[in-house]
Amino acid sequence: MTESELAAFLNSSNHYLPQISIDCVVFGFHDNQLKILLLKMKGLDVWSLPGGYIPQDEDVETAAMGILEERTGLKEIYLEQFGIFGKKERYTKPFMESFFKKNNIQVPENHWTLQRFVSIGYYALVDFSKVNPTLVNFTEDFDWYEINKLPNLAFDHDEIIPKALQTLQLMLDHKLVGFNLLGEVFTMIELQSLYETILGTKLRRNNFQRKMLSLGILERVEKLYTGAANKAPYLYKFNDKVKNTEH
Amino acid sequence: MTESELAAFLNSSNHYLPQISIDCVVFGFHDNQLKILLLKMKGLDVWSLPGGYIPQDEDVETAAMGILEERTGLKEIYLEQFGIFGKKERYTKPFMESFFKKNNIQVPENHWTLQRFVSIGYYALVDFSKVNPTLVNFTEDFDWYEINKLPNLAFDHDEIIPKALQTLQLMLDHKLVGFNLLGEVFTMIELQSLYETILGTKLRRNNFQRKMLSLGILERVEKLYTGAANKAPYLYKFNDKVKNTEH
DNA sequence: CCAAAAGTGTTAGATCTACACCCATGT
DNA sequence: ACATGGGTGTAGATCTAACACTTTTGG
Repeated sequence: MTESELAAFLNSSNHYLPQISIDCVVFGFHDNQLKILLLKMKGLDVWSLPGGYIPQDEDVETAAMGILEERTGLKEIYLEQFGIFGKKERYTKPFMESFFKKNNIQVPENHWTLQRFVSIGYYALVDFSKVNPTLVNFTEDFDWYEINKLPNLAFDHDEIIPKALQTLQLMLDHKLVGFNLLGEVFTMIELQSLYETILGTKLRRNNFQRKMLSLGILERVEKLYTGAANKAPYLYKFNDKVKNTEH
Repeated sequence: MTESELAAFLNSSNHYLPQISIDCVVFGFHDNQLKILLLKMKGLDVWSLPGGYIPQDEDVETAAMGILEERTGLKEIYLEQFGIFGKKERYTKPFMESFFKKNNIQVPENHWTLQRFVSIGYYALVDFSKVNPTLVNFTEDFDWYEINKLPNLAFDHDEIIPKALQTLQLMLDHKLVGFNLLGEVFTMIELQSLYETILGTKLRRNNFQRKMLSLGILERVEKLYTGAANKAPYLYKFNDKVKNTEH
């Protein structure tokens, strides 16, 4: 972000809906672990969820998509609104002030970013392997964190994440949400451990496989030869029924 | 609302969060029908959901509670946030203008109520028999409407209501949400037809009863003698297990 | 041939479904 | 006595959980 872009942003109060922000919990699945994408702001020692503001001329959902696309490089991400965080004392002020100070940015006392903000929570499910996070704006670093090994978090983000996970767990029964987190093809074990990490429970290999196959949504592709001294697992992909379903 | 209260409200732009509103879908159950509380504004021929704005010094949820309490006279209502309605062209402007005109209220061209609004959707479950709706502000009339016999609705309220119902249907499996809609005691048939109307399906009397009783949450009270020439049904109430659960 | 992991069979138990039956109530 | 609607029993189907077994792979 250049000097002039920064200045434009700081003066852009009337470009965005005031006192509303968006926070996105981006779930990815890697190494049989459910992970969340977090960002670190320049000069601060806390991590935060990818978030942003809503342009006056954009739908809320479009804005959320935009934030994610900018951060992950992905289009057509699965998004779901799961909660709103609107406590009256919910200010990002201390955080923003210390950020401005560390980076020697001068802003007026009553700057628009220092007000009370109501945040709309979205969670996103992404194919980990396709994500190509970009460092935009004041972001200094990003990383994927395991859901139960989170670092020091900004604001109330430690409340937002559990609520997102809880909603995802609920949805897993109803919607066929899983495949947004996997690549084109995957083994049954991968699918199983995805379910296990989301739900936080162990499942039985044989019964899980039967259940999934009985849904009639999986299609066997070729086998996967890993070089291991054991039977090669089949690769599966979701079939057309699923792709055409609204999920 | 007196003249001075009206003036105060119209000038209260900095008292509320700008461009955010709340809409509440209030479900009640009466005559074996699932109903929604709707309001009619003075001079207009459309019905709308109870809604309002969020004071700067109130939590969002508190504001929603306040709106409901003012409208229904009930405290401690079950509330759940179910969606965000944030299309960029979501203005209440035409509605408000025609309302102001009909009531001979002068407001400036750029009045704060005429902007784009993002609405936060809450649904509420109330005990129909305890509701005592009050006509506040510019409300001329209120009525309970069956979910599938709705009148002409304002704005996008015809999108909001189905989303609320859909969420309620989902929740019915997971949370023990039903009893917020019933009185202290009720018959099994009442509970059953509540489930039937929410889910939109017919259930079997005997199996439903068994299932509910097996949950261990119901307590038999006395019988209900209606004077009908048949066996008197038991009345039930939810037991302490349920009351202490967060639902 | 063996170890390791994938895939399939099978059986007891639980749950769900549909039908039948019994019970209480006022006329 | 009987019509009406509430409450319970039960057999078959279906789903689930837990176990054992077979198959494939590379060393």
